[in-house]
Amino acid sequence: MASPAKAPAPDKRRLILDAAVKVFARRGFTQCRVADIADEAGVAYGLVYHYFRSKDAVLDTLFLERWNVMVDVIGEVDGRDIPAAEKLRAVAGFIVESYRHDPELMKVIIVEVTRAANSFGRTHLPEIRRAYDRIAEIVQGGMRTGEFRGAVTPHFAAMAFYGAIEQVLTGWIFADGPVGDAEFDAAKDSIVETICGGLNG
Amino acid sequence: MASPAKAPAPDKRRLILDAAVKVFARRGFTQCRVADIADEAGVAYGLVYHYFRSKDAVLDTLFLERWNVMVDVIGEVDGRDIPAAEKLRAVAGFIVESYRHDPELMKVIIVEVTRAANSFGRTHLPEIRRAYDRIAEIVQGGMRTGEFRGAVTPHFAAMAFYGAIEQVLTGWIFADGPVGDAEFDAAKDSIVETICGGLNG
DNA sequence: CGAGGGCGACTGACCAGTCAGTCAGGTGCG
DNA sequence: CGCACCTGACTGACTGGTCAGTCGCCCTCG
Repeated sequence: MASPAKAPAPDKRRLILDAAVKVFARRGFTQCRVADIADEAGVAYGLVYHYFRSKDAVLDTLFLERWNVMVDVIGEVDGRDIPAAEKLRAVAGFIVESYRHDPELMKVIIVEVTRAANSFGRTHLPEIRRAYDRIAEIVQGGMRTGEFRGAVTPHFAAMAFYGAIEQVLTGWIFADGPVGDAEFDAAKDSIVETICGGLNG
Repeated sequence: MASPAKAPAPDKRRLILDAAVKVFARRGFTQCRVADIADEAGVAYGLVYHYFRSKDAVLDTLFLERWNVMVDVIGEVDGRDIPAAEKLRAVAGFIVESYRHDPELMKVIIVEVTRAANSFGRTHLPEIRRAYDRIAEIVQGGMRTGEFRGAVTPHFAAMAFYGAIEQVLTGWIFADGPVGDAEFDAAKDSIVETICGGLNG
Protein backbone atom coordinates (compact mmCIF):
# COMPACT_ATOMS: atom_id res chain seq x y z
CA MET A 1 0.00 0.00 0.00
CA ALA A 2 2.25 2.80 -1.30
CA SER A 3 5.83 3.64 -0.34
CA PRO A 4 6.82 1.09 2.29
CA ALA A 5 10.34 2.11 3.30
CA LYS A 6 11.56 5.71 3.74
CA ALA A 7 8.74 8.22 3.44
CA PRO A 8 9.32 10.01 0.11
CA ALA A 9 6.99 13.03 0.10
CA PRO A 10 4.88 13.14 3.24
CA ASP A 11 3.15 16.44 2.41
CA LYS A 12 0.88 15.61 -0.50
CA ARG A 13 0.23 12.07 0.60
CA ARG A 14 -1.02 13.26 3.98
CA LEU A 15 -3.02 15.99 2.27
CA ILE A 16 -4.80 13.38 0.17
CA LEU A 17 -5.50 11.19 3.18
CA ASP A 18 -6.94 14.09 5.17
CA ALA A 19 -9.03 15.23 2.22
CA ALA A 20 -10.34 11.69 1.79
CA VAL A 21 -11.57 11.64 5.39
CA LYS A 22 -13.57 14.80 4.82
CA VAL A 23 -15.05 13.63 1.54
CA PHE A 24 -15.80 10.06 2.67
CA ALA A 25 -17.45 11.41 5.82
CA ARG A 26 -19.54 13.87 3.84
CA ARG A 27 -20.94 11.68 1.08
CA GLY A 28 -19.84 8.15 1.82
CA PHE A 29 -17.17 6.08 0.11
CA THR A 30 -19.23 4.83 -2.83
CA GLN A 31 -21.03 8.11 -3.43
CA CYS A 32 -17.85 10.13 -3.75
CA ARG A 33 -15.59 10.27 -6.76
CA VAL A 34 -11.82 10.15 -6.76
CA ALA A 35 -12.00 13.60 -8.32
CA ASP A 36 -13.70 14.85 -5.14
CA ILE A 37 -10.76 13.71 -3.05
CA ALA A 38 -8.28 15.39 -5.40
CA ASP A 39 -10.29 18.63 -5.44
CA GLU A 40 -10.63 18.69 -1.65
CA ALA A 41 -6.86 18.18 -1.35
CA GLY A 42 -6.16 20.84 -4.00
CA VAL A 43 -4.21 18.30 -5.97
CA ALA A 44 -4.42 16.80 -9.45
CA TYR A 45 -6.53 13.71 -10.07
CA GLY A 46 -3.56 11.61 -11.13
CA LEU A 47 -1.60 12.28 -7.95
CA VAL A 48 -4.03 10.17 -5.96
CA TYR A 49 -2.92 7.24 -8.10
CA HIS A 50 0.70 8.20 -7.69
CA TYR A 51 0.43 7.59 -3.94
CA PHE A 52 -2.29 4.94 -3.80
CA ARG A 53 -2.89 1.82 -5.84
CA SER A 54 -6.63 2.43 -5.96
CA LYS A 55 -9.53 4.26 -4.35
CA ASP A 56 -9.95 1.27 -2.04
CA ALA A 57 -6.34 1.56 -0.91
CA VAL A 58 -7.00 5.08 0.38
CA LEU A 59 -9.74 3.80 2.70
CA ASP A 60 -7.66 0.79 3.71
CA THR A 61 -4.82 3.07 4.76
CA LEU A 62 -7.11 5.38 6.70
CA PHE A 63 -8.70 2.47 8.54
CA LEU A 64 -5.52 0.56 9.39
CA GLU A 65 -3.68 3.67 10.60
CA ARG A 66 -6.32 4.33 13.21
CA TRP A 67 -7.54 0.82 14.05
CA ASN A 68 -4.07 -0.46 14.87
CA VAL A 69 -3.62 2.40 17.32
CA MET A 70 -6.87 1.39 19.02
CA VAL A 71 -5.93 -2.28 19.23
CA ASP A 72 -2.58 -1.31 20.76
CA VAL A 73 -4.26 0.96 23.29
CA ILE A 74 -6.62 -1.82 24.39
CA GLY A 75 -3.67 -4.13 24.89
CA GLU A 76 -1.78 -1.48 26.84
CA VAL A 77 -4.81 -0.79 29.06
CA ASP A 78 -5.16 -4.49 29.82
CA GLY A 79 -1.56 -4.48 31.07
CA ARG A 80 -2.25 -1.80 33.68
CA ASP A 81 -2.67 -2.78 37.33
CA ILE A 82 -6.23 -1.50 37.82
CA PRO A 83 -9.65 -3.16 38.29
CA ALA A 84 -11.20 -4.72 35.19
CA ALA A 85 -14.12 -2.28 35.25
CA GLU A 86 -11.60 0.58 35.16
CA LYS A 87 -9.96 -1.03 32.15
CA LEU A 88 -13.29 -1.10 30.33
CA ARG A 89 -13.83 2.52 31.32
CA ALA A 90 -10.44 3.41 29.84
CA VAL A 91 -11.29 1.65 26.57
CA ALA A 92 -14.71 3.28 26.29
CA GLY A 93 -13.06 6.58 27.17
CA PHE A 94 -10.44 6.19 24.46
CA ILE A 95 -12.99 5.43 21.77
CA VAL A 96 -15.27 8.29 22.81
CA GLU A 97 -12.26 10.63 22.89
CA SER A 98 -11.25 9.44 19.43
CA TYR A 99 -14.67 10.50 18.21
CA ARG A 100 -14.49 13.81 20.06
CA HIS A 101 -11.06 14.51 18.56
CA ASP A 102 -11.83 13.53 14.98
CA PRO A 103 -15.49 12.71 14.39
CA GLU A 104 -15.08 12.56 10.63
CA LEU A 105 -12.40 9.88 10.76
CA MET A 106 -14.41 7.81 13.23
CA LYS A 107 -17.50 8.14 11.10
CA VAL A 108 -15.63 6.84 8.08
CA ILE A 109 -14.11 3.93 10.00
CA ILE A 110 -17.39 2.85 11.54
CA VAL A 111 -19.72 3.43 8.63
CA GLU A 112 -17.48 2.35 5.77
CA VAL A 113 -15.47 -0.45 7.37
CA THR A 114 -16.59 -1.75 10.73
CA ARG A 115 -20.27 -1.91 9.81
CA ALA A 116 -19.85 -2.70 6.11
CA ALA A 117 -20.26 -6.46 6.08
CA ASN A 118 -20.32 -6.72 2.30
CA SER A 119 -17.23 -4.73 1.45
CA PHE A 120 -14.40 -3.46 3.63
CA GLY A 121 -15.72 -5.06 6.79
CA ARG A 122 -15.13 -8.45 5.23
CA THR A 123 -11.65 -7.47 4.03
CA HIS A 124 -10.58 -6.28 7.46
CA LEU A 125 -12.32 -8.97 9.51
CA PRO A 126 -9.05 -10.18 11.08
CA GLU A 127 -8.15 -6.70 12.34
CA ILE A 128 -11.67 -6.08 13.61
CA ARG A 129 -11.71 -9.45 15.40
CA ARG A 130 -8.40 -8.65 17.09
CA ALA A 131 -10.03 -5.70 18.84
CA TYR A 132 -12.93 -7.85 20.09
CA ASP A 133 -10.49 -10.47 21.29
CA ARG A 134 -8.51 -7.96 23.32
CA ILE A 135 -11.66 -6.64 24.98
CA ALA A 136 -12.66 -10.22 25.73
CA GLU A 137 -9.29 -10.71 27.41
CA ILE A 138 -10.02 -7.79 29.74
CA VAL A 139 -13.37 -9.33 30.65
CA GLN A 140 -11.78 -12.74 31.17
CA GLY A 141 -9.21 -11.16 33.49
CA GLY A 142 -12.03 -9.62 35.51
CA MET A 143 -13.70 -12.99 35.79
CA ARG A 144 -10.48 -14.64 36.95
CA THR A 145 -10.11 -12.17 39.80
CA GLY A 146 -13.78 -12.48 40.72
CA GLU A 147 -14.55 -8.86 39.87
CA PHE A 148 -16.94 -10.05 37.15
CA ARG A 149 -19.26 -13.01 37.43
CA GLY A 150 -19.22 -15.62 34.68
CA ALA A 151 -22.89 -15.37 33.63
CA VAL A 152 -21.93 -14.89 29.98
CA THR A 153 -18.82 -15.76 27.98
CA PRO A 154 -16.05 -13.15 27.78
CA HIS A 155 -16.44 -13.11 24.02
CA PHE A 156 -20.14 -12.38 24.34
CA ALA A 157 -19.57 -9.63 26.89
CA ALA A 158 -16.99 -8.07 24.56
CA MET A 159 -19.51 -8.05 21.69
CA ALA A 160 -22.15 -6.42 23.88
CA PHE A 161 -19.66 -3.85 25.18
CA TYR A 162 -18.32 -2.90 21.78
CA GLY A 163 -21.81 -3.04 20.26
CA ALA A 164 -23.10 -0.58 22.84
CA ILE A 165 -20.25 1.83 22.15
CA GLU A 166 -20.68 1.64 18.40
CA GLN A 167 -24.42 2.14 18.71
CA VAL A 168 -23.88 5.31 20.74
CA LEU A 169 -21.35 6.65 18.23
CA THR A 170 -23.72 5.76 15.40
CA GLY A 171 -26.40 7.81 17.10
CA TRP A 172 -24.06 10.80 17.09
CA ILE A 173 -23.10 10.14 13.49
CA PHE A 174 -26.72 10.05 12.37
CA ALA A 175 -27.56 13.17 14.34
CA ASP A 176 -24.60 14.90 12.65
CA GLY A 177 -25.08 18.01 14.74
CA PRO A 178 -22.49 19.09 17.32
CA VAL A 179 -22.54 16.94 20.44
CA GLY A 180 -21.82 18.66 23.75
CA ASP A 181 -18.88 17.90 26.06
CA ALA A 182 -21.27 16.82 28.81
CA GLU A 183 -22.75 14.21 26.51
CA PHE A 184 -19.34 12.77 25.69
CA ASP A 185 -18.43 12.39 29.33
CA ALA A 186 -21.83 11.06 30.31
CA ALA A 187 -21.56 8.44 27.55
CA LYS A 188 -18.29 7.02 28.91
CA ASP A 189 -19.86 6.48 32.32
CA SER A 190 -23.17 5.23 30.98
CA ILE A 191 -21.54 2.60 28.78
CA VAL A 192 -19.53 1.14 31.65
CA GLU A 193 -22.46 1.52 34.06
CA THR A 194 -24.78 -0.38 31.73
CA ILE A 195 -22.44 -3.24 30.90
CA CYS A 196 -20.92 -3.66 34.38
CA GLY A 197 -23.73 -2.62 36.70
CA GLY A 198 -26.68 -3.80 34.62
CA LEU A 199 -30.22 -2.45 34.72
CA ASN A 200 -31.53 -4.56 37.60
CA GLY A 201 -32.23 -2.54 40.72
CA MET B 1 -44.89 1.75 -4.66
CA ALA B 2 -47.05 -0.32 -7.05
CA SER B 3 -50.67 -1.44 -6.82
CA PRO B 4 -52.14 -0.16 -3.56
CA ALA B 5 -55.72 -1.44 -3.59
CA LYS B 6 -56.73 -4.91 -4.84
CA ALA B 7 -53.62 -7.00 -5.42
CA PRO B 8 -53.51 -7.60 -9.17
CA ALA B 9 -50.69 -10.11 -9.71
CA PRO B 10 -49.11 -11.07 -6.40
CA ASP B 11 -46.99 -13.87 -7.88
CA LYS B 12 -44.32 -12.06 -9.85
CA ARG B 13 -44.01 -9.13 -7.46
CA ARG B 14 -43.35 -11.46 -4.54
CA LEU B 15 -40.97 -13.49 -6.70
CA ILE B 16 -38.94 -10.35 -7.40
CA LEU B 17 -38.88 -9.37 -3.73
CA ASP B 18 -37.71 -12.82 -2.65
CA ALA B 19 -35.08 -12.92 -5.37
CA ALA B 20 -33.85 -9.49 -4.29
CA VAL B 21 -33.31 -10.72 -0.72
CA LYS B 22 -31.12 -13.55 -2.00
CA VAL B 23 -29.12 -11.34 -4.33
CA PHE B 24 -28.72 -8.42 -1.91
CA ALA B 25 -27.63 -10.83 0.83
CA ARG B 26 -25.13 -12.51 -1.47
CA ARG B 27 -23.36 -9.54 -3.01
CA GLY B 28 -24.66 -6.44 -1.28
CA PHE B 29 -27.08 -3.85 -2.63
CA THR B 30 -24.56 -1.69 -4.51
CA GLN B 31 -22.56 -4.61 -5.86
CA CYS B 32 -25.55 -6.29 -7.47
CA ARG B 33 -27.21 -5.29 -10.70
CA VAL B 34 -30.92 -5.09 -11.33
CA ALA B 35 -30.32 -7.78 -13.95
CA ASP B 36 -29.17 -10.10 -11.16
CA ILE B 37 -32.49 -9.70 -9.38
CA ALA B 38 -34.42 -10.36 -12.57
CA ASP B 39 -32.31 -13.43 -13.39
CA GLU B 40 -32.68 -14.82 -9.87
CA ALA B 41 -36.45 -14.35 -10.11
CA GLY B 42 -36.55 -15.88 -13.60
CA VAL B 43 -38.23 -12.75 -14.88
CA ALA B 44 -37.47 -10.13 -17.51
CA TYR B 45 -35.38 -7.11 -16.60
CA GLY B 46 -38.16 -4.67 -17.36
CA LEU B 47 -40.64 -6.35 -15.04
CA VAL B 48 -38.69 -5.17 -12.02
CA TYR B 49 -39.49 -1.61 -13.16
CA HIS B 50 -43.08 -2.54 -13.81
CA TYR B 51 -43.55 -3.32 -10.10
CA PHE B 52 -41.00 -0.97 -8.53
CA ARG B 53 -40.13 2.64 -9.20
CA SER B 54 -36.41 1.99 -8.86
CA LYS B 55 -33.80 -0.38 -7.49
CA ASP B 56 -33.92 1.61 -4.26
CA ALA B 57 -37.67 1.05 -3.97
CA VAL B 58 -37.12 -2.71 -3.90
CA LEU B 59 -34.90 -2.41 -0.83
CA ASP B 60 -37.25 0.13 0.76
CA THR B 61 -40.15 -2.29 0.41
CA LEU B 62 -38.17 -5.20 1.83
CA PHE B 63 -37.06 -3.14 4.82
CA LEU B 64 -40.41 -1.54 5.67
CA GLU B 65 -42.33 -4.81 5.36
CA ARG B 66 -40.20 -6.40 8.04
CA TRP B 67 -39.27 -3.44 10.23
CA ASN B 68 -42.87 -2.40 10.78
CA VAL B 69 -43.68 -5.90 11.98
CA MET B 70 -40.85 -5.63 14.50
CA VAL B 71 -41.95 -2.23 15.77
CA ASP B 72 -45.49 -3.56 16.23
CA VAL B 73 -44.23 -6.60 18.11
CA ILE B 74 -42.21 -4.43 20.50
CA GLY B 75 -45.29 -2.33 21.20
CA GLU B 76 -47.41 -5.44 21.75
CA VAL B 77 -44.83 -6.93 24.11
CA ASP B 78 -44.77 -3.72 26.15
CA GLY B 79 -48.51 -4.04 26.61
CA ARG B 80 -48.24 -7.47 28.26
CA ASP B 81 -48.53 -7.79 32.02
CA ILE B 82 -45.08 -9.26 32.71
CA PRO B 83 -41.85 -8.01 34.33
CA ALA B 84 -39.81 -5.54 32.29
CA ALA B 85 -36.88 -7.94 32.06
CA GLU B 86 -39.24 -10.50 30.52
CA LYS B 87 -40.35 -7.93 27.98
CA LEU B 88 -36.74 -7.35 26.95
CA ARG B 89 -36.27 -11.11 26.74
CA ALA B 90 -39.30 -11.34 24.44
CA VAL B 91 -37.93 -8.59 22.18
CA ALA B 92 -34.45 -10.12 22.00
CA GLY B 93 -36.11 -13.49 21.37
CA PHE B 94 -38.20 -12.11 18.53
CA ILE B 95 -35.21 -10.56 16.78
CA VAL B 96 -33.07 -13.66 17.19
CA GLU B 97 -35.94 -15.80 15.88
CA SER B 98 -36.33 -13.45 12.92
CA TYR B 99 -32.71 -14.15 12.08
CA ARG B 100 -33.11 -17.88 12.61
CA HIS B 101 -36.17 -17.92 10.35
CA ASP B 102 -34.78 -15.81 7.52
CA PRO B 103 -31.10 -14.95 7.94
CA GLU B 104 -30.81 -13.50 4.45
CA LEU B 105 -33.58 -10.95 4.99
CA MET B 106 -32.14 -9.92 8.36
CA LYS B 107 -28.69 -9.60 6.85
CA VAL B 108 -30.02 -7.28 4.18
CA ILE B 109 -31.97 -5.17 6.66
CA ILE B 110 -29.06 -4.79 9.06
CA VAL B 111 -26.21 -4.40 6.62
CA GLU B 112 -27.93 -2.34 3.95
CA VAL B 113 -30.29 -0.20 6.02
CA THR B 114 -29.85 -0.17 9.78
CA ARG B 115 -26.08 0.18 9.66
CA ALA B 116 -25.82 2.18 6.45
CA ALA B 117 -25.55 5.72 7.79
CA ASN B 118 -24.79 7.26 4.39
CA SER B 119 -27.63 5.79 2.39
CA PHE B 120 -30.77 3.93 3.44
CA GLY B 121 -30.10 4.31 7.13
CA ARG B 122 -30.50 8.04 6.74
CA THR B 123 -33.66 7.65 4.65
CA HIS B 124 -35.31 5.40 7.20
CA LEU B 125 -34.08 7.18 10.32
CA PRO B 126 -37.63 7.88 11.57
CA GLU B 127 -38.63 4.21 11.38
CA ILE B 128 -35.39 3.08 12.99
CA ARG B 129 -35.81 5.62 15.79
CA ARG B 130 -39.34 4.41 16.44
CA ALA B 131 -37.97 0.99 17.36
CA TYR B 132 -35.43 2.50 19.78
CA ASP B 133 -38.14 4.63 21.33
CA ARG B 134 -40.37 1.64 21.97
CA ILE B 135 -37.55 -0.26 23.63
CA ALA B 136 -36.82 2.82 25.74
CA GLU B 137 -40.47 2.80 26.84
CA ILE B 138 -40.09 -0.75 28.11
CA VAL B 139 -37.01 0.29 30.09
CA GLN B 140 -38.78 3.35 31.44
CA GLY B 141 -41.68 1.18 32.57
CA GLY B 142 -39.22 -1.05 34.41
CA MET B 143 -37.74 1.95 36.16
CA ARG B 144 -41.16 3.22 37.18
CA THR B 145 -41.99 -0.06 38.90
CA GLY B 146 -38.57 -0.20 40.53
CA GLU B 147 -37.53 -3.34 38.65
CA PHE B 148 -34.71 -1.38 37.00
CA ARG B 149 -32.58 1.23 38.70
CA GLY B 150 -32.18 4.63 37.05
CA ALA B 151 -28.40 4.65 36.66
CA VAL B 152 -28.64 5.46 32.95
CA THR B 153 -31.37 7.05 30.83
CA PRO B 154 -33.96 4.76 29.24
CA HIS B 155 -32.88 5.99 25.83
CA PHE B 156 -29.28 5.07 26.55
CA ALA B 157 -30.23 1.64 27.87
CA ALA B 158 -32.28 1.06 24.72
CA MET B 159 -29.27 1.92 22.54
CA ALA B 160 -27.04 -0.44 24.48
CA PHE B 161 -29.63 -3.22 24.34
CA TYR B 162 -30.28 -2.90 20.63
CA GLY B 163 -26.58 -2.36 19.93
CA ALA B 164 -25.71 -5.58 21.70
CA ILE B 165 -28.30 -7.54 19.71
CA GLU B 166 -27.17 -6.09 16.41
CA GLN B 167 -23.54 -6.78 17.21
CA VAL B 168 -24.35 -10.42 17.90
CA LEU B 169 -26.31 -10.75 14.66
CA THR B 170 -23.49 -9.01 12.80
CA GLY B 171 -21.11 -11.61 14.16
CA TRP B 172 -23.30 -14.35 12.70
CA ILE B 173 -23.59 -12.47 9.41
CA PHE B 174 -19.83 -12.10 9.08
CA ALA B 175 -19.26 -15.73 9.98
CA ASP B 176 -21.78 -16.70 7.28
CA GLY B 177 -21.60 -20.32 8.26
CA PRO B 178 -24.57 -22.13 9.79
CA VAL B 179 -25.19 -21.17 13.40
CA GLY B 180 -26.44 -23.91 15.74
CA ASP B 181 -29.78 -23.91 17.57
CA ALA B 182 -28.00 -23.91 20.92
CA GLU B 183 -26.21 -20.72 19.97
CA PHE B 184 -29.47 -18.97 19.06
CA ASP B 185 -31.06 -19.84 22.39
CA ALA B 186 -27.94 -19.00 24.37
CA ALA B 187 -27.79 -15.61 22.68
CA LYS B 188 -31.30 -14.63 23.81
CA ASP B 189 -30.41 -15.34 27.43
CA SER B 190 -26.96 -13.81 27.23
CA ILE B 191 -28.23 -10.54 25.80
CA VAL B 192 -30.79 -10.08 28.58
CA GLU B 193 -28.36 -11.37 31.20
CA THR B 194 -25.70 -8.87 30.15
CA ILE B 195 -27.94 -5.82 29.91
CA CYS B 196 -30.10 -6.55 32.98
CA GLY B 197 -27.72 -8.41 35.28
CA GLY B 198 -24.47 -6.70 34.32
CA LEU B 199 -20.98 -8.10 34.62
CA ASN B 200 -20.29 -7.14 38.22
CA GLY B 201 -20.08 -10.13 40.58
C1' DC C 1 20.06 16.58 -17.96
C1' DG C 2 17.34 13.04 -15.95
C1' DA C 3 14.50 11.32 -12.16
C1' DG C 4 10.40 11.59 -10.38
C1' DG C 5 6.65 14.54 -8.45
C1' DG C 6 2.79 16.42 -10.38
C1' DC C 7 -0.87 17.08 -13.94
C1' DG C 8 -5.56 16.27 -16.13
C1' DA C 9 -7.71 14.81 -20.59
C1' DC C 10 -9.14 10.59 -22.04
C1' DT C 11 -10.98 5.75 -22.33
C1' DG C 12 -13.35 1.65 -21.52
C1' DA C 13 -16.44 -0.73 -18.65
C1' DC C 14 -20.42 -0.74 -16.35
C1' DC C 15 -25.25 -0.22 -15.26
C1' DA C 16 -29.83 2.16 -13.89
C1' DG C 17 -33.53 3.20 -16.16
C1' DT C 18 -36.32 3.63 -20.78
C1' DC C 19 -39.31 2.33 -24.35
C1' DA C 20 -41.17 0.26 -28.38
C1' DG C 21 -43.17 -3.69 -28.95
C1' DT C 22 -45.46 -8.74 -28.09
C1' DC C 23 -48.99 -11.53 -26.37
C1' DA C 24 -52.64 -13.62 -23.44
C1' DG C 25 -56.88 -12.93 -21.51
C1' DG C 26 -60.95 -10.19 -21.01
C1' DT C 27 -65.07 -7.41 -22.65
C1' DG C 28 -68.69 -5.89 -25.48
C1' DC C 29 -71.13 -5.94 -29.70
C1' DG C 30 -73.45 -7.87 -33.72
C1' DC D 1 -71.24 -17.69 -30.52
C1' DG D 2 -67.31 -15.43 -32.56
C1' DC D 3 -65.06 -11.38 -34.04
C1' DA D 4 -62.86 -6.92 -33.05
C1' DC D 5 -60.87 -4.37 -29.84
C1' DC D 6 -58.65 -3.27 -25.51
C1' DT D 7 -55.76 -3.66 -21.45
C1' DG D 8 -51.79 -4.35 -19.05
C1' DA D 9 -48.37 -7.80 -17.80
C1' DC D 10 -44.25 -8.84 -19.69
C1' DT D 11 -39.94 -8.58 -22.62
C1' DG D 12 -35.00 -7.19 -23.48
C1' DA D 13 -32.13 -4.29 -26.57
C1' DC D 14 -30.61 0.16 -26.09
C1' DT D 15 -29.13 4.80 -24.21
C1' DG D 16 -27.08 8.22 -21.52
C1' DG D 17 -24.34 9.12 -17.98
C1' DT D 18 -20.92 8.05 -14.60
C1' DC D 19 -16.38 7.13 -12.96
C1' DA D 20 -12.11 4.26 -11.81
C1' DG D 21 -7.98 3.99 -13.60
C1' DT D 22 -4.35 5.11 -17.49
C1' DC D 23 -0.99 7.59 -19.97
C1' DG D 24 1.84 10.85 -21.97
C1' DC D 25 3.50 15.17 -20.91
C1' DC D 26 5.40 19.06 -18.16
C1' DC D 27 8.21 21.14 -14.79
C1' DT D 28 11.32 21.49 -11.04
C1' DC D 29 15.24 20.39 -8.41
C1' DG D 30 19.52 18.28 -7.52
